[in-house]
Amino acid sequence: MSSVTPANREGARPLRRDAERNRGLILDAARQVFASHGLDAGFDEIARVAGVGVGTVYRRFPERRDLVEALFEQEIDVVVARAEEAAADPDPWRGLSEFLHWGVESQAADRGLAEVLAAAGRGHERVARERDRLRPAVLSLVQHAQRAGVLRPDVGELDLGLVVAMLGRVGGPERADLRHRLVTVVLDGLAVRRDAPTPLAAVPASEDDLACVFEPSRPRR
Amino acid sequence: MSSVTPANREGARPLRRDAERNRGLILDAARQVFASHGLDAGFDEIARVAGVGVGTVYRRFPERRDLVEALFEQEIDVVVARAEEAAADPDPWRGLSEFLHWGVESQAADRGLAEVLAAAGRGHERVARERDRLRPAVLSLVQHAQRAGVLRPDVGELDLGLVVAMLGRVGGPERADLRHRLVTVVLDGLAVRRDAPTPLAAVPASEDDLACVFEPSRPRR
DNA sequence: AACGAAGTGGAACGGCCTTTCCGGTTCACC
DNA sequence: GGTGAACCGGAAAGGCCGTTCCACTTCGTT
Repeated sequence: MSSVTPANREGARPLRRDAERNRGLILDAARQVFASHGLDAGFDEIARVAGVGVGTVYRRFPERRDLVEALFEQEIDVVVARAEEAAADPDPWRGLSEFLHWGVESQAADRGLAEVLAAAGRGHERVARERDRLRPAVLSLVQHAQRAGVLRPDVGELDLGLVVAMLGRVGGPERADLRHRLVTVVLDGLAVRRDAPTPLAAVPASEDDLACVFEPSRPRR
Repeated sequence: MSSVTPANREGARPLRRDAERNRGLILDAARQVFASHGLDAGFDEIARVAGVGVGTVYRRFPERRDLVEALFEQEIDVVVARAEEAAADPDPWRGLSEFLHWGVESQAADRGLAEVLAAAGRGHERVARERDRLRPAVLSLVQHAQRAGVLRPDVGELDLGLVVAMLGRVGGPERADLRHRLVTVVLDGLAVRRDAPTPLAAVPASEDDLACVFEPSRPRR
């Protein structure tokens, strides 16, 4: 079980060195492009960023799904780790609220990640399986906080996921100020009881107000 | 200033009767199609539903914007009325929470409305002007609740709009159960103080869990 | 260094959606 | 009822984007 067997996994022969390098370039490009344009980004944009031809992208990842899954597999680890870390915090409420803030910001910064986490399922069984690795971690986070009596007992780990997804879609990448306010309000709503609201930071004089706080980079129609 | 002047407004002559009727049919169709497919819906779909040719839609509304604006002008009135009604409620908290629930559901039921309210601005100056009619009404709602000491004093009317928009995007039209839970949590977060959480209705055994709770009717990719 | 297999780029193809255009029809007015 | 202007439908043109394909290049091997 070593050395030069030509098949490394499932009978597939290893990629030639240049192909392997291109695969990496494509994944890096896709991460970047998906993050800013979402999962619908064109393959030619990815190819352009990667510095390869479109054909190369299609040969390596014949379906969009293949690319999404390969990327997601890398990214989900970070999220799981973060959730476990939060669950291990000696102060369960701090763990919870830090995870919430972090989760919201990472989804806001990466449209692709947000879309995979929210729309996963439907056909992407591999993605669904990966995503489910997140569930026990979040569940543990929720239970710790509930046992400590700080988190309302009638919310579940799915509610928490929903809340993160929801908040992560507020504003563009640059409107962390808006999201931060709303996260604070939601956390106040998740608490078992409190005597006064957690103070909100002021919104720095936004001229355009409510306009364009969702889907800020849509093509004009 | 009466009778037969050929120009009724801004020098435009009145439409022929059949044209006027078609205009109405198109608006009705557009309302319906925008509600389910969002503002990106194709003009031919609208034409099909209206029972007219595509050409007719284009002649009456040369730009998509014209159609959106004409529709929005009709719909915003309802929202404004509802906000004023809520502000006039003798129980300010009840007014606020009923408005929140209603606003969230109406946006969830009408993707087009949600998109106009959120993305308005950019170029649609007519839409922006209409939308601003909503502001004083919501402001009054907020102030009543704050003067009564039930709504936290550090949120503004823009926060409220943001919250409605955000919650309205959770789940498909059929997942009012999920939205209802989250609205309750957010309301608990908006309250000045409370001793115990408002109880949440249980989520009716959702098998698919978190999957597909956002953008539930996207084209498969 | 020479050969064959694997890999590459990007032009070309095809489907989809938006927009235009025009022969025929309907309406309003005389 | 006749006339002309306004209006209509839907076919066709045009543009955009995802996908395929193949002549050429690169790599690994002998």
